[in-house]
Amino acid sequence: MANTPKKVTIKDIARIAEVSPTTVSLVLNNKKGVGKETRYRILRVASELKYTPNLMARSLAKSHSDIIALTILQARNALFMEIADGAAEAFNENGYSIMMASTYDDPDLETKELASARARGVDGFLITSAQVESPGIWELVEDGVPLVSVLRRVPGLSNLNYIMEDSFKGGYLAAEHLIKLGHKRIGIVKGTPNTTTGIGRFEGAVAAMKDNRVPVDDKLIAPGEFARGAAYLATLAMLHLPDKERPTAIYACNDDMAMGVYEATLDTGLRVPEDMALVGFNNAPYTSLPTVALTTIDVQAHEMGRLGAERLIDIINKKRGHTKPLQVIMEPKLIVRNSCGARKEDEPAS
Amino acid sequence: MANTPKKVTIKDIARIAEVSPTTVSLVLNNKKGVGKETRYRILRVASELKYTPNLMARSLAKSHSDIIALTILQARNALFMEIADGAAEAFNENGYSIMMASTYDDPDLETKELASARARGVDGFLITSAQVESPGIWELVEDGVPLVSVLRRVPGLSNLNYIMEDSFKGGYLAAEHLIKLGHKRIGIVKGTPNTTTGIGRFEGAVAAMKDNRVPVDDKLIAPGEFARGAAYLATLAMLHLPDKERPTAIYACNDDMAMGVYEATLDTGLRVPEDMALVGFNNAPYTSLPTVALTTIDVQAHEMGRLGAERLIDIINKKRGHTKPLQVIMEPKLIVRNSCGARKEDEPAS
DNA sequence: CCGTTTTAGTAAAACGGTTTAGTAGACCGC
DNA sequence: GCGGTCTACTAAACCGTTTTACTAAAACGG
Repeated sequence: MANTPKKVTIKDIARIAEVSPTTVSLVLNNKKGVGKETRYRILRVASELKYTPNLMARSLAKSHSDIIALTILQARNALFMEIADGAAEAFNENGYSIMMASTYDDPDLETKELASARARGVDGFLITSAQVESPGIWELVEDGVPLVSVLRRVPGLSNLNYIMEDSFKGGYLAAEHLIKLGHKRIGIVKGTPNTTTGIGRFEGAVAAMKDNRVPVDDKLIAPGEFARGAAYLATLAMLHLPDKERPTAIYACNDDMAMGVYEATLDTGLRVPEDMALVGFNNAPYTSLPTVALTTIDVQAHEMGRLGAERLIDIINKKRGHTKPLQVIMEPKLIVRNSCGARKEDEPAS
Repeated sequence: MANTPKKVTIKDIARIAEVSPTTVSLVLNNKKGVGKETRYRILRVASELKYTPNLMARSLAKSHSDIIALTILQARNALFMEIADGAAEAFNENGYSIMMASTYDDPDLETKELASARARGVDGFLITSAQVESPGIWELVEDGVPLVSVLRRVPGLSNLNYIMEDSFKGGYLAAEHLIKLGHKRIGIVKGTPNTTTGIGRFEGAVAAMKDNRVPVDDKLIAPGEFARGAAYLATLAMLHLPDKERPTAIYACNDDMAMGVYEATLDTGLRVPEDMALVGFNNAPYTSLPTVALTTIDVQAHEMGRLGAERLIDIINKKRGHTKPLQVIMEPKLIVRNSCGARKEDEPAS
């Protein structure tokens, strides 16, 4: 542990205050059954010795740790950090420490991190990076471990607590927006296929296109893996198609990829929005910058994290996990800025 | 803890395999002194029972936890997350779990979080959000707790391990760049004054101005608290000065504030870079976007985090903390983009 | 074949707390 | 003056591991 100077324990206090360790524990936990006299004496000794309890030992004895596990995709990803920020607020306010684990959207790594956090004795899990195939989450849920999934869902796990975006509707809105602006050839850069967001954001757009009889062309659908670099390359390929097949608009399943599309477009000598309309997804902070002004979808990531954390704490405290699971679907909102050439509507103050 | 199903312990294994708990522990930790026969039997029973060790109990017994505390300013802040990301890489590779704590640049909160993490039994601290007045850090260092400060320094703590940016030089380069472009009236939006980065980035710029006999005007120096909103307001105030006093260039002590300056400039009807040159600090990911193209300073945040974490692990493992402390100063680099109207030099590939 | 070392194994203490099950004495009603 | 309830306090068990100290038997050397 992090304490080179010999750590003062409850026994030291007991010895000096001439009482039993039990009594000291009683006092330190504000329980009754100790006289005023002794109580003060113990408190005084404790403060003189600068006693701080060993939370690890306490956790072992009490069988709960006041630590939660927070899994994210990666710390560098703005969306997940926005969520984590909201969650951290709530956890801090309620005295929880946060154990952070990155999964990098790798199912095996997710399983591993989940197991490790559990062995560490965390009280519950807030999972923002859930995979579609997720044995680790299945096991936790089966064992009744307090768990809330934020942003994503795990298909098939009907009793999962989650707070997520409406990916499908978001995707639908995005594509519909482009269609209404008159675009017939719409390219789509997809996210990772092993996540509900990756799937939903894509399928929603396809649905909008089908509903409006806009052709869905395989050549205009590219994998982007939620990564800017991949989106850049995918876009370059699309833009090198023959004139007639080239897209006049592109929908990227997240903002990072939209930036990749943006770059590729410019590098090809085209302008946004004049030659190419562009829609992203997430409303990442930087997209609201006046010079970027990316049309996008707001899913209230910060608020989602917060709600998820509050709920998790709730479940841990009252163990009312046996009542029906909470399943909130946040309303996605299209934020229209400049990247599509549409009129600028309500730009929220930053 | 997170285990509603009765947890299988080392004693269960011992009972079923008909050996003592000691022997089981020996086997599970790959220590010698156990026959092949029994070793296999124990291993088989353990795997049949799906045994996973209780890491909390192990930590208590072994007096170390394989957990490190990582303090950040706030999860929402791109710079700190960039650092955290690098650190997480190294920690993961070495089997450490991360306990994350946000300080919000509040000294009291920092003290509290540090104490809490310590009570939790973390093996060491990676601190990215160090305050200038930092009793909590002083105490840790005095007690010989493994600790590395990244990005910032704690003045007065000469034996502190740190990996930081050269804030002063960075600020100097930023201001010098503006001066070379011919600017005489340079505004500065400062960061928080209780951090070494906030101080250094400012003082470096002032030094450059003095060295070049450019007037340092109090009216053109505004507090920004490292926050975009504050920078926005501060800039508005500057831009409403009489024509002769108004700045022709502004240096913001981080990129977020630069964005605030950007907005305020545009909202005042001025253009960047034609009417206003702008320099930021951090090389945040979004600043490299073609449409933002903000001239800034790169401090290799990701790499700093990584180095800091590696060093921390090193110290924990070999306890060679008594040798001279590691004190690395990363070379800051000016990344010239478009926001100052200077020629575009080496734009690194994203 | 005897003393010494090695091997395989164990019982008990430790880590630093909490919790359970008491005990001894004061107080109370009747 | 006797049973019953409170109050103040404690000894011992417990949480799930690791570690120390020890033993019995086997192997070894000469």
